[in-house]
Amino acid sequence: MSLAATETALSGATVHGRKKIAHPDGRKSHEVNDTRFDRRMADLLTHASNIFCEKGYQGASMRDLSRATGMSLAGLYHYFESKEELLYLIQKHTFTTIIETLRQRLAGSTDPEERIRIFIHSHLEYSLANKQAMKVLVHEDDTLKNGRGAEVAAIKKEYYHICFNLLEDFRRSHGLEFSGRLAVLSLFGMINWIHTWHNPRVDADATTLARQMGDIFLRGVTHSGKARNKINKKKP
Amino acid sequence: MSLAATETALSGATVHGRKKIAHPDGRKSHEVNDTRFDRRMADLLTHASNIFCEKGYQGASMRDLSRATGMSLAGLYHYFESKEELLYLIQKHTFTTIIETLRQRLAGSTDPEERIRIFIHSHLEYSLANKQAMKVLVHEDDTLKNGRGAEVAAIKKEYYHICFNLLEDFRRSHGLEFSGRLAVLSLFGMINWIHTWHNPRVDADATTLARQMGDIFLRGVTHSGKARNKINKKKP
DNA sequence: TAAAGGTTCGAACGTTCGTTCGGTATCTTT
DNA sequence: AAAGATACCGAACGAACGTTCGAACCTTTA
Repeated sequence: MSLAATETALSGATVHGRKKIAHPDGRKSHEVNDTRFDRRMADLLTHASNIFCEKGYQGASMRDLSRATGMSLAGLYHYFESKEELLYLIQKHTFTTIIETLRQRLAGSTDPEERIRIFIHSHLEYSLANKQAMKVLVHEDDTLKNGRGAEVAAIKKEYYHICFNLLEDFRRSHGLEFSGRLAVLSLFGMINWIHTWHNPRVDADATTLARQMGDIFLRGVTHSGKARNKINKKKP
Repeated sequence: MSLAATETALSGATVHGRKKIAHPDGRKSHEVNDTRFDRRMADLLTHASNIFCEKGYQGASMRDLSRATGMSLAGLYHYFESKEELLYLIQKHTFTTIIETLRQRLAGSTDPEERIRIFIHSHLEYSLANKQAMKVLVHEDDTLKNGRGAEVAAIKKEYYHICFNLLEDFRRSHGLEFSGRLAVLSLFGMINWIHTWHNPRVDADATTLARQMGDIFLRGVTHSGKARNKINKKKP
């Protein structure tokens, strides 16, 4: 139900030529490999997220990660082939988890407005529960280059299109006129900006914020446009 | 009138112990010093903005700036005492210019809604005309530490409060109920996110975007809140 | 228990970094 | 033309960087 911090769930990717494979022997295996390697990997990725979040990708050093995890500098390279792959694994896992969870939740509703509210809530809940990973995703948006950069960009595009389609459904079902692209990007701005200001001691939780931002955004796109004196169409 | 790129206007700060001073001799002097030093300084800051924008502050090197400007590595330090001061000067100048221009434009109107639209338009126009400097301001938001960091943070806070007050005026004059803090930060998200997506070949210009975003945001805060069936109060 | 393979390490490699220093051109003022 | 200030540079410093290598340790398998 809740998108709590997935502290130990950062694992399972193809790393260093190593494949994600069901245990070849007869041992029990859950959906996700849970070998010593995988657990240590998840721990390293969590620490790396925190460090990248705090000092930025370029400002963080492998020595920082070595110090934080207690593992030697050389030992780290048993798990990643480079610092760049470290960032790639964090971004890919974060984005994939966000999309996967969103898809599950969207399956529970067919009402266009409610589905947009589900999107906002899901995004904010994940953002607040995984602040560091989320900041790394947003802040290092165009840090990765070439293959790995293209792969993460493709996932990002998929996320964009999910949101775009939600808005188009809403727009059609309410007979509205607004630019889908501008609406998506405005909404993304609102919900992705949160990591620059949210303070859990003074600001509301994800559910409250999602309702408030949903109100602002949905009312905004509903009544926006040239005409200033439109009536509300719903439940006349 | 227009906030065109201030390519040569990055100058005039206190640098390296050097003071901004009216010419001590009898020569003509404009508002801004225009010595050889100042002109070269402005050129260096412009190049530095572009480099910081492209590679990030940590990823950019003084050698990059040396290469881009044609000045030797050592020569650069005649203008800045450190790389950090370079970032400081860029951020301070950018923020100061934004606020100064905004203040001038706000003086031209007393209508609360129009003033918010002026704010949005002024911000977007500057953002699109000075993409690189703006990205450096947003992206390296918490890069500076200690004194210089606090100084830029204070300017940022001032900008926040200007917007906050605009929204409170609007809220009062229309008898609305919404959280000023959340509204400001949502609006900031919308307008600051633009540097991640705006493409001048496919997206509208600042004036159009300001109108569209203004519509979304203002309608949003006007009709948001628990009550869903409010009438429009303006011009009944 | 011994071999095998997965895991970790100290030490170093070559490179790049921000910054400094002593000195030389260039300009301005006398 | 001398003198002083300003502008600039080649060369180098020490520190930090990402990464590699061979050897050691530990766990699992035979």
